[in-house]
Amino acid sequence: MNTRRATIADVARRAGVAPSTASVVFSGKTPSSAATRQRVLDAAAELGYTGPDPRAASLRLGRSGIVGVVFEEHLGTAFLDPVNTVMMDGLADGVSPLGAGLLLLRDDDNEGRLPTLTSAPLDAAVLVGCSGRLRDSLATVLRRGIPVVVIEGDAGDGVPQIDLDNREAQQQMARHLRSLGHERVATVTLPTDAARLRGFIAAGAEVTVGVTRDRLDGLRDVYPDAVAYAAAASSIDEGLAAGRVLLAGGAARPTAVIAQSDLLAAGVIRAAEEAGLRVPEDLSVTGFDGITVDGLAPYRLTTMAQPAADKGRAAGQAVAAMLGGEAAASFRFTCTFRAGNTTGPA
Amino acid sequence: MNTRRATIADVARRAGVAPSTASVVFSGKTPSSAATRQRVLDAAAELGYTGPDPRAASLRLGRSGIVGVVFEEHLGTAFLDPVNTVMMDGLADGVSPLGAGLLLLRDDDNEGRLPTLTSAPLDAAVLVGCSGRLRDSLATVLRRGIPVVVIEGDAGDGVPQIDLDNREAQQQMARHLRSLGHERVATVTLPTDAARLRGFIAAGAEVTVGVTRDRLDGLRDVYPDAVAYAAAASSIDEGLAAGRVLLAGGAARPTAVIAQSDLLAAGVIRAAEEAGLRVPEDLSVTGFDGITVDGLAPYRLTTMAQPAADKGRAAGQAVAAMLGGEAAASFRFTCTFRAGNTTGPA
DNA sequence: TTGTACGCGTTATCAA
DNA sequence: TTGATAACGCGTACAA
Repeated sequence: MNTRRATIADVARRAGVAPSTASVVFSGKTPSSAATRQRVLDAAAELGYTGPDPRAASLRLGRSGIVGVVFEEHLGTAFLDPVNTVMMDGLADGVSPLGAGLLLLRDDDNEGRLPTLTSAPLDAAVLVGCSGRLRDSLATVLRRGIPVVVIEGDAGDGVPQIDLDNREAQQQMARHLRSLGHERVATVTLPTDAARLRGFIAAGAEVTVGVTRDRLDGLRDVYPDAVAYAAAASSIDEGLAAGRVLLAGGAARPTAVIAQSDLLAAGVIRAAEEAGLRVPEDLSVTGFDGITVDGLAPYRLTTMAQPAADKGRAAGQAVAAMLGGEAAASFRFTCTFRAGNTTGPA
Repeated sequence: MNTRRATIADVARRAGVAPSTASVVFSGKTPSSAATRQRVLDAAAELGYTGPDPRAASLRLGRSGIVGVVFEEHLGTAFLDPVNTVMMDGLADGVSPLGAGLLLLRDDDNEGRLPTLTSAPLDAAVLVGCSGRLRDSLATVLRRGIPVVVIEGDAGDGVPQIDLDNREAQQQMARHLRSLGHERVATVTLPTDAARLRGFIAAGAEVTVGVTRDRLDGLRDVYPDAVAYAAAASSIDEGLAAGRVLLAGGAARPTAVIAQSDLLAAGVIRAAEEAGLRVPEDLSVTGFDGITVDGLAPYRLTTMAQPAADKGRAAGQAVAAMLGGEAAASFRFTCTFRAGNTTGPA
């Protein structure tokens, strides 16, 4: 029982061929005679050799087959909203032609500053929701010279970005409500900055998260004076908390609430039910994303459906292109209005 | 503009030191004089060198800092239930002493059979929910001689497993209902096999998924004749569908429903509401997991809380131990009964 | 504290 | 179709 693992050289020696020949048998890059192949395979079996060591191969090839995905929140938070997991599925699809896997990176300010991001054998990186701390990650990756794509964030420079037409989409939704005759409209937004504080957004307040800002701007294009309340995360419970605040206004309460995500909208609907308001008769509620909100039936949200899986897939393809030496272009996806049963006349 | 990336040798040459010295400066494994360090760092900055290439380092060290996590479902499905994301967070914690990241692997039967699992530079692997197709993954990993830990699955052999006392826990919950006087009890189970078909589970039917089987057995220890209905996934909507079927029975309908997950329980509660039944006055409902079900308030599920994060952390620690050359033992966690407001007297 | 020499395991290139 | 050779970029004994 040898303690050392067999290498391709051992296999080659045992099979009586050159190491390069054995390598060719495993990679299949060059034709080899059936007899040779069999001899090599037999030798490998006898030695318990299961194929080239990926570490050595990746050094030689300059490719590890690993794409890093960096979120700026904890995994638990990031995956709370299905829109992110759907995007991840698309991303997994997008990179699969590369035979690549996805390495989950937490953007904590752990002890070592971004330890894995600097030390992981990445072929490329995808940053999700670039704002705040993620800018450090971006700098790190750019310095390493690794191809990087940013989803839903402003990366500046020549970094390909995969975006949505957030402002136009929210504008469209606001016009829908206007056409229904709504005058008093409030909105529940996604977090406005890294602090993720819950509360009303003052008129001139700065919103550093791009998605949140753009959707808010879209709403204000139509309703300049809409009241805005920021949630601390995208979840039903956060929507519920925000909804309670917004619907407590008595006579001045809004007749419609525009939520910046479907989960938030679901929470607002719960708040309405609590307050004895019927949706959509007494209150119209709109979402954003177009995901399936687990447990929301029989409501079907009126929402702006975003192509989340396509977004991920596009990011994957952009990564693949860059690794192929081509320049990848930024791409902006369009959301589509989807009527449900949660909006009605004022 | 040189096309080739700078290596540590280039940096050393420019700094006028030996490569090994430069290496030491970056790794910090051996003390070096401040002057030398500064010269090396300056040279690195001038050359745009950002530190050792992880690919080369991992070959040299025999470590890649990557732990593979293999699910048997699509990412979107796996992450639908928070219990899994919580577990992932724990796992991320558990492997962080290794400075390792988590590589997400889909266990699809894609064209290439498990391409990434065989070709990724993994230090270790964690299989989640070992049953059906995952057995192939297990064989693959074992053949590669990579340390592997199985969460919630039967791996046989000497593979460390991280489990729950599913049977005892469900038994305990069943006794809780019995002590409340319930006679007609039904259960909504997690998927029973790889096919994930929805429907009643016949008396002698085989249940191949261990978790599902064990919890069902625990229930039958107390209520041998309980009606069982299998859901196709762990979600509120699946629980709702199952609840509709189980509560349609008229006079023979159960007075209590034991769900095998909190999400399923939430769905059953919705079904009860639909049917005009009050929880817990007309129907008691119990869950399993002890997660926070987004949007379920004001209900607080009576449930068996499982230490999901600890499970992940333990798996991470087992992996770390095995990489340290120690043998890792299997571990079985215990669930704890948590009273909520969803159960009451029959 | 620094330098020399070597090997980690593989694969591309080129010649035979 | 096969074989010899030379990197890939780094870390670490060991000697100085």
